[in-house]
Amino acid sequence: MIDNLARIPLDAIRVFEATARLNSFTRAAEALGMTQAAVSWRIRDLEQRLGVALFVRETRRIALTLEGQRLASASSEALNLMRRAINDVMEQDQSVLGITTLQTLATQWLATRIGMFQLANPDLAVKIDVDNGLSDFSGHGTDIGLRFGSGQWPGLESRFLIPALFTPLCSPELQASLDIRTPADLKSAPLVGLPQEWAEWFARVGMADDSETPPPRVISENQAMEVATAMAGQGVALGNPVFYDREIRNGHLVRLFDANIALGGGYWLCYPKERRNLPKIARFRDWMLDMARSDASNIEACRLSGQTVGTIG
Amino acid sequence: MIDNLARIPLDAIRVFEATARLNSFTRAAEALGMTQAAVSWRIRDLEQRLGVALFVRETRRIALTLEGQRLASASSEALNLMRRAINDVMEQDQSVLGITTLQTLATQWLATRIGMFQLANPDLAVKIDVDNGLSDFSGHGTDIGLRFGSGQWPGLESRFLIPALFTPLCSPELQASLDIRTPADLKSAPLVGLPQEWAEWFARVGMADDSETPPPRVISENQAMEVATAMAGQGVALGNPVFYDREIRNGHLVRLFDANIALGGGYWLCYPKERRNLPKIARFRDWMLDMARSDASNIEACRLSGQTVGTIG
DNA sequence: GTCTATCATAAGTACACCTTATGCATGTTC
DNA sequence: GAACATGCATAAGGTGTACTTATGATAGAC
Repeated sequence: MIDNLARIPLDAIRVFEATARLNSFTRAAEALGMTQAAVSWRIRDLEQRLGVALFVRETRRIALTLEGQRLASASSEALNLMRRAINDVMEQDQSVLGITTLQTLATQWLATRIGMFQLANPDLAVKIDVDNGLSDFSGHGTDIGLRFGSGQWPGLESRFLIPALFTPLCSPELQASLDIRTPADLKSAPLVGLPQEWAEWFARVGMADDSETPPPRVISENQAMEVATAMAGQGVALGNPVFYDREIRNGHLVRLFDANIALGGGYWLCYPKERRNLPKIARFRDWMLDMARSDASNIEACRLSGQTVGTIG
Repeated sequence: MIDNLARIPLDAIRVFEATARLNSFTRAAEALGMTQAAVSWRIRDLEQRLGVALFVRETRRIALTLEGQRLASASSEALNLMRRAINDVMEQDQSVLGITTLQTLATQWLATRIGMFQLANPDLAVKIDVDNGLSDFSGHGTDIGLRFGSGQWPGLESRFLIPALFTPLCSPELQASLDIRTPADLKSAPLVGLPQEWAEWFARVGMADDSETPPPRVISENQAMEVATAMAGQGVALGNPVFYDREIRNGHLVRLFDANIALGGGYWLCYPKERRNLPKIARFRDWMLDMARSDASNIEACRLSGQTVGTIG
């Protein structure tokens, strides 16, 4: 007997099975994470390869043909068989995703977003390990690392998440009382943070640090603390606008200027190269890159919509 | 339970199943019509997606791991299920391939090659229908048409097979006795075929037809007859070198000049666009295009290796 | 009549998958 | 113990399939 199966792309069977089960191209597309057009295309292609119509297209609804019904039941049976076998064979603990992350990223970014991921992936437990050192991936249940740097780590595949930006932030009350409109106005404002960071910032906006920049009044141990201080009205701090997007949007923090001053490097998501396609890793990666992308466009939108006080450059 | 299957390309399962069954990357590659490298790549990719080794690689041999064994039996079961369902559902008569073809192509080209196809496809019966008219594809069990023309037929997908070339051919004895070395020598030779074809040929090689070209001595009803006449030593005929490749190679015919004079158009393989992926059609098409390709390179090699008597241009 | 939900189709695009080419290790032959 | 043969691994590069985006078409709901 001739092996017609050889000419049938098996991935089409998966699409067909979902479509038959949900009785809708649109819903199958949702379920499979693709577009309705793609499902429509795929089913038509399958039908042509078989030389048989699988669905009758009525407007706004489809119905399986007789052949479609027969194929559907076989497909679902075969897919379930495979599904069981694969779950059976796969690496243990596909149900727990281990993440090591930097403190900053954990509190300022991940904490507010990870809930979304867990809602969308109720079957995946997430174990977050805050660790500022460079943890290794061998054993230890670590699947994904969130790190700061250049993105170059041997043996690891790295995907860029968030740029290392900083920009002056303060409370709306402080902004109102000091009426800061240009970088020069900051010379007389209470500054929070490391002197060299402020010097860098002034230099980047074109103000040589020769003039009498007052030393920052408060120096904390990390960015989160500094910005908290600023939010409490104690001064102006340098912070990464990506991390404080929410506070800026709801008015708890004011972003004084629209310029994003970039440091070298950035925040990266990474994992061992050869584990790139493990389902749990791939799912988290895809989700997180989506989030980062939408952050990037948020920041851009925020800058362009003039929610800042002043403009530089 | 989390659907890990969603992240597994099902086509990889087919590759895995063949590899497990044949216990060799190389042989699986042969069976699947792909390269050993591709199989190796695919299996590695699958292993990475599963996070589990499926084979142990010893040098010059592989062995299934425990997980591999479990997956192999499930895969073969699932694939057999699908195979049966698809054969069940597919259009009837996937076992008979209907071809309509032109007389010339049938006798001069197809007849000597179709055996190869049937040897390679013992499960497919071939029904050849010689028909010089433009047969239609609706019903009638016609799957594939072999036609002459421009390749533009509405509703059909056409693949180019053989160019419409012609070149003077005669028997080796005639060549020896007449000692033909230049096109001019043909003016005194006995010609076979239609006068206007010869006029066209002389014009194409740069000899205006003003001079006293003798009228052809013999005019037959088709090219096959004319070339047969030439082969019998009765004269020089114009024939398509592709069709007489074998006779030229084994010395029954001499190709006088290496120039290929091309007419417009050529021979095409065609079928209804929407049936392009029907297994029987796809298999024949792929095979035939392969043959045509190797013909083309044969002709080229023949020209370049100086098996002709004279050179033009 | 307008609006909306669904599938169809066209055009453009990207990346997965394959090939080609080569390397490497080991077993085999003389 | 060379020289060769065989089978798998790996890198680099090309290509076509299978997507997306954008738009059209149809008919049922209101």
